Amino acid sequence: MAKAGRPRQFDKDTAIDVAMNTFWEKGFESTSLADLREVLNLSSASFYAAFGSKKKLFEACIERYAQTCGEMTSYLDDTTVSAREAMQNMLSATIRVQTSSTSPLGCMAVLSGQNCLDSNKDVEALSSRVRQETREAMSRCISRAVSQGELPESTDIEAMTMMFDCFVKGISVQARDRISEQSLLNAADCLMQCWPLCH
Amino acid sequence: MAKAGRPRQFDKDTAIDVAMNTFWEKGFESTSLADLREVLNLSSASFYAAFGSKKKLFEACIERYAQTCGEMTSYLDDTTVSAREAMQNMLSATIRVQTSSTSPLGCMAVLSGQNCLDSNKDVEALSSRVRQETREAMSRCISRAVSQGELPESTDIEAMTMMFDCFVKGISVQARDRISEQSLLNAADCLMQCWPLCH
DNA sequence: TGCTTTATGGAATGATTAATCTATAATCGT
DNA sequence: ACGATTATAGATTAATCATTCCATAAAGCA
Repeated sequence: MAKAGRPRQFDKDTAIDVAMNTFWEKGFESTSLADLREVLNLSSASFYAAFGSKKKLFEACIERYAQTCGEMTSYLDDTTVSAREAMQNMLSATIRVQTSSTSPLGCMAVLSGQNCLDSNKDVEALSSRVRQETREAMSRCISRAVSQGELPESTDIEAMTMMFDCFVKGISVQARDRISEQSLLNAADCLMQCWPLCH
Repeated sequence: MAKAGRPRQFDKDTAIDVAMNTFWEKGFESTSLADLREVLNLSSASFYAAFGSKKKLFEACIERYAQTCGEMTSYLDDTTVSAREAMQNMLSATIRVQTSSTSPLGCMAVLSGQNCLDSNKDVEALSSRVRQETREAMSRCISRAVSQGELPESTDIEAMTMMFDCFVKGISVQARDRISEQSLLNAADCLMQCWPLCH
């Protein structure tokens, strides 16, 4: 269905990827429209015609992030392995992404929507919702461990979920402090020894 | 030694406290000079005469934070209790401060220096240094546990330190997501069950 | 009473912000 | 070829940013 009109001279989908990395690295507020126009190589008019506003582009970017680099629910919901292995896999995947030299340090959902202006509180809310989805997947993973007998019935599922989630959220801060991947993996191994004990 | 000249009509020390809370809540970049002038009730001239610049005031504020609300090394270095109790005390104190309704949510050292402009990377570095000091105190606490026989010689001190530190840094993000104090305390209890196991 | 010193209120600065406007260019279906 | 539609480049806008300037006010000291 080729619509009428002059065709767009850039690929909107790859532009979202590029913008995602910029928001990821600098955060929403510190990414200016000049920054975006530079990395996307777009005029103001083209930018607004394609994306509507900076906020709407961020919305597309955080969604892209949640479905690609930040997508951790697939590890947690993977029932082909034990719940413990699922949790371990999620932890190492998270650490790998957040310390990778090929993308910004830390988690976009944790970092980019922090410290927004009052007029951009909805950006914070968007990021918060992505964080919540991962948290819920962690809860499902631990619930499964209990229901499948991997963890005792007496397990405090909520407490254990929050323990793992706190750890995961902290990785972003450590990554920004340039803590190494190996150091974080060792910490995760240490944490996993908690697995059969929280009840 | 009353110096000459018109006396300042506000108390610089309490002004730093007020500004600290503003930076803590909004972050460095999203706190404008108009914001600061409003909460401090100061003219531009008075502001710059007293503090030099926004960045220099932040420097004073983060230092104030590190010595008051964010001061956790005293718990970790408290040798009148066991290392385990010291760690527990630090965790509960951290959670109490970061979820308190009388101050901004989360940790100023974790949140306020995130996502700065390129021209303000030194602000990020200031915050990072405060985080590092707490991390070093955690390391001392766990080292003491090993040297005093509370933890086995085989303990991986670095890994265990990083595990606790990741958890602590994550509390800030959870607090901003309005996770309750009790929920975080339960998670900390769960984490403490790792104490004798990381080796 | 001056003279020096510091603080103050408020206007002004130039840079940067997100967003819009205008004119032109490139494609479609007819 | 022509009108409708959409994209483009670049100038423009109004608001906000951190900071500075200027005239005045309030203190100590001589």
